Amino acid sequence: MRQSHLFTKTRKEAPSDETSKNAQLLIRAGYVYKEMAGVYSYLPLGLRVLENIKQIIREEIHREGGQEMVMTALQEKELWEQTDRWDDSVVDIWFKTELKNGTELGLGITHEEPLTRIMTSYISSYRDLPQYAYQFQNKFRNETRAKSGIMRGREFLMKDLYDFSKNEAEHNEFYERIRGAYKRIFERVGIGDSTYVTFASGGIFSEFSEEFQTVSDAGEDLIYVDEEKGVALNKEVYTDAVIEKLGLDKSALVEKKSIEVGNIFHLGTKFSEPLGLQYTDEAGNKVPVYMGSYGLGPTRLMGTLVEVLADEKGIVWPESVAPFRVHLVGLNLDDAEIRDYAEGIYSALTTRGVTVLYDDRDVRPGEKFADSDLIGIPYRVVVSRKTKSEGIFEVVERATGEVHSLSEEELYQKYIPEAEE
RNA sequence: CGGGGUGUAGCAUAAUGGUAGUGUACGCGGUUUGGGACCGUGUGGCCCGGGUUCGAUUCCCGGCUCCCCGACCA
Repeated sequence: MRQSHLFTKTRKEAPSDETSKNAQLLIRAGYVYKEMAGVYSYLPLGLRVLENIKQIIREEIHREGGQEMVMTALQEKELWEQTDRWDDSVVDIWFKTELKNGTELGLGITHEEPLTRIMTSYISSYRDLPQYAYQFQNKFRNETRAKSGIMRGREFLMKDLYDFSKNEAEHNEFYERIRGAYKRIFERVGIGDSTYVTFASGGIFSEFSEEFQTVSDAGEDLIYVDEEKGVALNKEVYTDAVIEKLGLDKSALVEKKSIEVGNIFHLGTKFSEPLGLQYTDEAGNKVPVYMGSYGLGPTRLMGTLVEVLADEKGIVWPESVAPFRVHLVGLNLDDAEIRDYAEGIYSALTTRGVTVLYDDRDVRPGEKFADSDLIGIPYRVVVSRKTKSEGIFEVVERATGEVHSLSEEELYQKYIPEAEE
């Protein structure tokens, strides 16, 4: 894409109403636009990152058999009353609205109820199980206090996956697979090393749930990490009894602030029983379906990547989620010969399948470099009178600052993305 | 929800009981061109409602907004 066509612009200064690093940088670089407290729009650059994150999640969930769908944001009161999750005294984060005729509706906070009801239409025999369904959808939660930029909003994107299993053992097997899928996801987006599977308080059907917590000072959670074993405990379950039960040594646990980037839950029959989701087993008995739920917020994950990986110059995206692979910075473009040359490189890279943001704007070099650092694309390729005359390409890696001088052939070979299997 | 702040141009800020200045961004002219250049010039602004006052952007009250601390957080 030509930068001259991009409708967003960078800003030198951070907005005064944002204190979190993720919001300041994402707004300055033109990835997001703040609509109101805790509500952000995703602009062209931001959407590209978000879609890359979603695609990674999709690939890993599909690998475990998940089927993608999309449910509605509008929710029916009667459905949620069946599980006693409608009343404000029970769930106080609903955004509620109504039809013209006065019928109350809510904007979805999560989707166990509607999906369970949907499944009652399709699951009736043990032959229909197990099933795994998920979606990416905006959730609405009327938080009393939005904070931390895009990491704790009132409207945010969530990937929510649910499993419908015959029994606890079958559910547990899927649960384990999803734990693995989540590890792969956090690995692929570049925060595998700083993300820990963390024991947290469970629900009705299990003593613990597990959270994926990424160590960061921007986090709202406190966890206790055993780095040797690669596991952690949330503060909410940090007691001597739990530590002993999990076979951990209190002296090895280090307190850290962290961001909850995902969680996985055992639901048991908490939803299937009240909503009547049951199946007939081999012996002809009616049995409630055994469930689990698995959440992961792509928008929060995007904010986390900025928090964890950015430096003093701006954002640093991992290659896997960056909006473009190469930032082609053209200098001396007022010289028609240089411009033709730069255009040639742009089209050569593009036709080879490399995603390129081509800075063809008529602004000074310093501004281009500063913007390039801020936007955070992994590889910057500079094309100028100088590089043309020398016949080389100057490639700067955003993450490390390393500079490489490559020939044209090396450039094409190095930056063609490896085919995904 | 409790407490504390905040609100001035697209953005960031200053001053002020007598209608507001700067930087940046934006328009125009010119000099520049490998790390946010410079000169000239122009456009553009006091959150909403009420009160006090001859006069309110400024003081007072209320509302709203946004931020922070805490509480809350499948």
